[in-house]
Amino acid sequence: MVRPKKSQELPERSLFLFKSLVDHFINDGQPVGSRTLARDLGLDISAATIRNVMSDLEELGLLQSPHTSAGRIPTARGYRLFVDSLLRVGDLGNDEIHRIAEEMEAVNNTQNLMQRTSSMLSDITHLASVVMLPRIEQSTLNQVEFVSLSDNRILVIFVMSDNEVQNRIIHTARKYSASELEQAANYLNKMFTGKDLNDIRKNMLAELESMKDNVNKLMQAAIEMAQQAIHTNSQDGDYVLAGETNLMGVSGWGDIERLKRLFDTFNQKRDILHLLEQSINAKGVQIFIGEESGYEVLDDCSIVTSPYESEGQILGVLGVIGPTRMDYERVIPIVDLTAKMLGSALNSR
Amino acid sequence: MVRPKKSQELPERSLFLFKSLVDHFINDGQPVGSRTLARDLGLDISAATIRNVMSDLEELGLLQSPHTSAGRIPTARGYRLFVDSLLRVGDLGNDEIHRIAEEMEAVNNTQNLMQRTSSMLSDITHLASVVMLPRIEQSTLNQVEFVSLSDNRILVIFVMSDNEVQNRIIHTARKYSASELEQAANYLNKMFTGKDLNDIRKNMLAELESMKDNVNKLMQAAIEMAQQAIHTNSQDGDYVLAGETNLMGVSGWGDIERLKRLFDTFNQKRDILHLLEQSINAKGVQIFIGEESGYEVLDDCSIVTSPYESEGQILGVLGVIGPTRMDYERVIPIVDLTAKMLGSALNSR
DNA sequence: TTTTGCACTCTTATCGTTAGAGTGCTAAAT
DNA sequence: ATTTAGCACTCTAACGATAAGAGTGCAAAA
Repeated sequence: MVRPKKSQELPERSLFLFKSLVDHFINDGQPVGSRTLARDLGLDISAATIRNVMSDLEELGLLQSPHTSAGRIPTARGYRLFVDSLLRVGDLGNDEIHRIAEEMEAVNNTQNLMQRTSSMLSDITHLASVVMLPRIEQSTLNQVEFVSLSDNRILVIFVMSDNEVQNRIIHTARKYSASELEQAANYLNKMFTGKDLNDIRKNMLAELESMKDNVNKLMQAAIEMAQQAIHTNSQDGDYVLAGETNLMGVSGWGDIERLKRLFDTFNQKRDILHLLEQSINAKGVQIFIGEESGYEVLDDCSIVTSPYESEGQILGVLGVIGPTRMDYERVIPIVDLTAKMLGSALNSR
Repeated sequence: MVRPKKSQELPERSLFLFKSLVDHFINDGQPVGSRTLARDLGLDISAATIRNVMSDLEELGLLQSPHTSAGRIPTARGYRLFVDSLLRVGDLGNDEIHRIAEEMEAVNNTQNLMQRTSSMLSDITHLASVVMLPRIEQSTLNQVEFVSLSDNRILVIFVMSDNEVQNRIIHTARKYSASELEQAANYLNKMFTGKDLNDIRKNMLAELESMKDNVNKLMQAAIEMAQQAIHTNSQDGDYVLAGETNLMGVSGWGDIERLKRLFDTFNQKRDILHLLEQSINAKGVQIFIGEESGYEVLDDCSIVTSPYESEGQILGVLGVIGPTRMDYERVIPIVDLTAKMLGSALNSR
């Protein structure tokens, strides 16, 4: 047996066997032993030889066996090697491409589009899927409008560059006339159109400061209004989830208590969100395998993510969550493509 | 043994024993046998006597035993009797009342309020909870506004009587001037303010018909716009769900496949919605026990619902879903109260 | 270096066996 | 006429033993 001292250089054959084993395990979820592998491979290689190789691989931390007389299964490190160097991600079939494209057409508002994307993603991968809502900070303000309602209430409307509409009713101390409101709106439009919400938030404070004493009360009120409206509308850091139930009844996952904890994690959103945010600056598809995520509940899970962008701006991240033993070869290109198509769907609206 | 021929008149003692048994079973989920009951009751009654009574109750279809040598558990009919005639629903503790009230305060928009209500309901009952969104048909139109955007796009805004704001961007064939839009808005306001969306929908068609040839093109466009806006905005027939995970790990519910089907039912919403709609005209709390719901997935579940109303108008339904073996005595008043408080929270906004 | 042969380990399924819980029935007691 | 005690009977859950099957690791042969 060749046992390289330190370097990761593994003999060709070992790698091949390793890949075969992982493939096999991904297919039927059973630990795979030397005999099975020898038989299924149809090569002129005996079970004993495979045993030797496996033994080496185990020593390297790529394989492990649940117990003495079971076959072996990949460790997280094993999957990592598999994903990084052994996988040849194919192209998608035309069917799937079309399906994705079709599903995204004819959806009017953003929230809906995200929902649909997520459902579709979980449907075709048979995994759970998450789609982060686009960070609205990234979209810019197109137009502000004030609509006067009864009883000193004013409806503040922000139309954003991506056609999202944010609105909020605020109560004011006194009644404002239509022309006053128009003036205020004009002012704000001149001031802030084309800026993103972060800028606006910052600038507004400064603006408020500078006009403290000398200028028009109305403008001040207008800015306060707008700020109030922005403040309570930041839907940032949220995601839609779909297909959780696909994770139920995953074999080897019998423990209900564990599953409950996983679902609770989904609902609390915090941890998942944190994980998604980590991949927001990745070039493309990113993968967290098992313990790599750093969250104990996700120890048996892998997460495959990809950021999506529109007009060069990264808007968010989407991905799927499933058992470490998932069909990476199929899932990776699907996530990749979906992200791209979501980006362009956002473009053309 | 007194065995009444046809009437449901059961001897006092049998009823008492029955109630005790149900109480006992609700507490620890184990089938309860004659010996246990005799012991725990501390009455001067022998196990054998209890056996006789139980035997009668079983014949009446109120009890059943999972197998020969287990104790007995209530049937759906048994629970029904229990709930209808045996239960003394107490008042809530002040703690819980306060908790509910507190949670509902300081929530600005309706969607949020529903979400919070649902979470809270599931938290304090430890069950899954659903809150139907208020039927917007019930709320009336307060004001219509058109805001002109760039590129022949117009933002249509409906402000409803409950301060909900509906909006939608529509594309028009030609550009309309600000004054044209104002005219159109005025017209619609005069026409439809104070009507609910159903009325509006109906009247609009008639209106459209009658002005076919003679009148102003703009009005026609305006109505079309408004109609389009209404049409795609009917969020009717939706609900928020919370605490599903509370149903995981309910004892005696081991089967994951079943659980998956239940969760899928939640996500599809259709069946649950149908069920909720059935109780929308009930006076108060309504209960579906086991098979009574008519849905096979819900065979082991009970649903406790109550409609909520504001200003005399029934707006929707909320409720909890849990195992048939739930603590009705506690859950019923909670659901009842929550519905009432949601109603008044909607009032004061 | 690879293969064969073999002893060994561990899991899983199956089968009896047993203890415990609970019932139903009959006969005695109230 | 009810209620109770006694008892035989049934069924489940738990335990242990056994056997089959899968897989390993090692030593010696190829």
